Amino acid sequence: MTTSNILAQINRHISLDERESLYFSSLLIHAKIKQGDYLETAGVITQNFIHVESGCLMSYYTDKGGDDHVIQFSTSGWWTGDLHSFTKNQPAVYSTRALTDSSVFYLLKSDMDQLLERYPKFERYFRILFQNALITQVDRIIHSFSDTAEDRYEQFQQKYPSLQQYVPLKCIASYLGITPEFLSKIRKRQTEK
Amino acid sequence: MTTSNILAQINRHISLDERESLYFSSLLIHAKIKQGDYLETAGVITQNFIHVESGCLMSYYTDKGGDDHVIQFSTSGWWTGDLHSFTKNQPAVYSTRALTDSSVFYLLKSDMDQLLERYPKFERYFRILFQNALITQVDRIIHSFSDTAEDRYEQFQQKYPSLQQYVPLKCIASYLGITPEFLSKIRKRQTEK
DNA sequence: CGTCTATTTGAATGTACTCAAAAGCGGTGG
DNA sequence: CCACCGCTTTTGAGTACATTCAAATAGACG
Repeated sequence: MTTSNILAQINRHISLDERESLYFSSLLIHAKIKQGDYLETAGVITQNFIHVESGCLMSYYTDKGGDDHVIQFSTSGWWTGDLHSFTKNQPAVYSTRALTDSSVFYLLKSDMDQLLERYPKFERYFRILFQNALITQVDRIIHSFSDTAEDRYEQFQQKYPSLQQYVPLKCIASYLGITPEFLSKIRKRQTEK
Repeated sequence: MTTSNILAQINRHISLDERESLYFSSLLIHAKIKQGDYLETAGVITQNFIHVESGCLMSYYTDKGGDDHVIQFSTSGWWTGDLHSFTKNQPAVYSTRALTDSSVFYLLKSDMDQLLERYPKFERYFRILFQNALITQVDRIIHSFSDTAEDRYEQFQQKYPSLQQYVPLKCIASYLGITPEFLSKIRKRQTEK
């Protein structure tokens, strides 16, 4: 366990001095997560913003009909968590669990608030982080409207080739917004080409 | 034309003193836009982040097949623009035009960069802005996957009741990710209830 | 008043879903 | 090492939600 990766990532956007790095590191709570374990649960208020050091997490939402919808896969270097719950102290609408054994850092909301008060420089880092995440999500909306399921699957394969090794097909289907049966048929068609 | 609305909005998240308010106001470029006019065009690099003072704008994306997909409607108090283009100096993938006569402020990228250098306090404002926008977009993805078109239309009506007065049906259909014909049929069903 | 565009309506079609069953795959215990 | 269990993936048939295309109607604007 080391905070050097996350610090390096932050330093790509803002430059931290020794004091700032140490303070930030002191706020991070490290945890090892076993495959299948929950990091946050729908219905419960989330106090944590989660940074993945290694492994792979999945955030998903369960609708009224009981069907799951994967919102995001998070691998090394990504932040995740139910931002709505975290930001507004509302019960989470989605759950996050580990697809593989993982190593993560938690940043408590109260600590993040203090961090931003004490070193406003971090506002910039999170501004850039959210700005980029927003761009990504808008892009996803665009593609979910204008592309067929088959196109989206091919883009997914290109974008996240490594994920396919350990993410079950049904989770990928859910991420793409289709049923596992239908994704299976898409794959069959692909191999026939 | 006055910057008081936008300043009031910013002051809900950070408190600006006289000097900061004046400097920020000095960067804003005001423009009156006629219905149908373009504020930015797909293919062109966007230099502006756009704040709507009054009226209504629409941002949309044209896919390879030539079909338009509305990404966002922006009314008074909203920021809009192709963030990807603005942030990374890439050609815009979407266009923005006025659905009604509108009044807007442009904030140039170079001015925004300077603003953030000079008064880092604004980082906080934009961090919160993007964080909230991100929450909204993720929410939209969730609903577009788990709800039927009819449900999404009803939610749209509840959320943006005023938009229906001046937004053409075909634009609403596009925003919901369905064809105008199908939305027309949904509305027929609604009135039959 | 005529033209142009937006909306409605209907019929045929397609993409993706549901339900059901079979096949594959990984782990566990005998 | 094999047999069995549970879970994932595949396959197929029937269905539903939404689309396409075409035509009729309604609205907006000069």
